[in-house]
Amino acid sequence: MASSGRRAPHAEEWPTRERILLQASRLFAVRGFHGTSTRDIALAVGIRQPSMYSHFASKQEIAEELLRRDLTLGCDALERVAAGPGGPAVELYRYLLWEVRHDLDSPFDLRSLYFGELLDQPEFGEGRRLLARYDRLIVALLTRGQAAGEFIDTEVWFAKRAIDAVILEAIRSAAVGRPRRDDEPDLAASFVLRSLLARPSRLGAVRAAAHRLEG
Amino acid sequence: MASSGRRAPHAEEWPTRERILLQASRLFAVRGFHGTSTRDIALAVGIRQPSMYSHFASKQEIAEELLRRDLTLGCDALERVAAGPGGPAVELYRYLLWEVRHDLDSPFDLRSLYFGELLDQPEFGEGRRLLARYDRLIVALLTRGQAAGEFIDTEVWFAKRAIDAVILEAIRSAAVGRPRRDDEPDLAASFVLRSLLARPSRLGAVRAAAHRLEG
DNA sequence: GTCTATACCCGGATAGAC
DNA sequence: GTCTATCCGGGTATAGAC
Repeated sequence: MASSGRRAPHAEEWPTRERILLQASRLFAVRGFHGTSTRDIALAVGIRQPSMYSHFASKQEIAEELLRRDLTLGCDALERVAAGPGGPAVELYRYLLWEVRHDLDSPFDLRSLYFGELLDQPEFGEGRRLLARYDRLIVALLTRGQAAGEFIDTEVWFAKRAIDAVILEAIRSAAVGRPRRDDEPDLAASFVLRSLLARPSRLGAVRAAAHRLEG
Repeated sequence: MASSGRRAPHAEEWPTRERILLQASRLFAVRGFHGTSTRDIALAVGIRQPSMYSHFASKQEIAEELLRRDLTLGCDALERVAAGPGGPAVELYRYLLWEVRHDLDSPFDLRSLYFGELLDQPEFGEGRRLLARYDRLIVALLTRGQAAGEFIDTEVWFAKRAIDAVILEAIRSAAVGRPRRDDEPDLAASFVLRSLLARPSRLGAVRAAAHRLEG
């Protein structure tokens, strides 16, 4: 099961719209967007298929809402750490802590949003725009870090690949029923920073500063 | 474009069956398995939709053949390096060299096979069996490496996650139209071995031995 | 092996009563 | 907001001529 054991809006007290989003995210993750019918989702929610259209104008809008929520949260987190104290290294560490925690704690199964073909579909232009904004924020952070001399002078695409791989792995890992480890966010953030820091010996200080700020 | 610039069976001298597999792999990668119709594939191949059924009994069999070919190649490569000289570290380095080269050179777009929902479908039992065999070979290699003292005594799932992430990233990276670097297989293999070797200083020797054997 | 024609089903979406 | 009933397009697959 994808996200069993988390706080989850399956009980009846949750609004129908939220239960649709939750069940859709899980079905999309396992069967894919095109492999999931609106009847499948309705069945999982416990309503009839046409009742879905009281909450969403189309199946696509369900996926768009999932994308919008997740990418907005990610951008907000990036802007929040960028506005905080500490240099780019601390910002990146804080963001990765937040992101991996978010991937592990989200009641939604986020795999279909970033693993499948979803964002390649022409009709998901809004999702691609949001993702582009997110990419710009990451690249800006990396560029600032290089300008400040905190990060090694590697090509930005290489650093971004490492960050993407770590986040995608966190999303995958949240889906499999493996026992959770409390230090996964730290392992992930440290892994990225270790390969990016111009002086790797600063890792401990960066980590400590990030934890002081991020909790 | 997914795999432009590679040797590719698009010319008419290639058998229709091969052209179906090629175009299907590219369409599956962009639109997903369920999002790709047999009409789409036929159009890309340049035949009519029912003509597909002279070559494959169903759409599913196309994906099964793609999975079978790729996983068989991977298992064969793993068994080949395991039979060769050198310890587990050299075996793993050789295998990663081969795998990343394979991902970058394959005319097929392999993303749909391992990124999307394909292997979660109940009807792809054969693919899951092949993947399980592949997983066992990797785990066996890692376990031998730990027993021989060549690898750090970490949990095997952690090492396997790193290997999976690197291979998936190679598959993703083969699809985007980024300029290729000749040293990507080495970067990937070195990345994994650096985090796994009990004595990281051996990396250079391992790398040299792998290149002597693998070419 | 490829074509045309077609059967048949399933999925998304709408209409309108309650 | 949810239901029943229904429309319609598109998808897989088959039949049978060439």
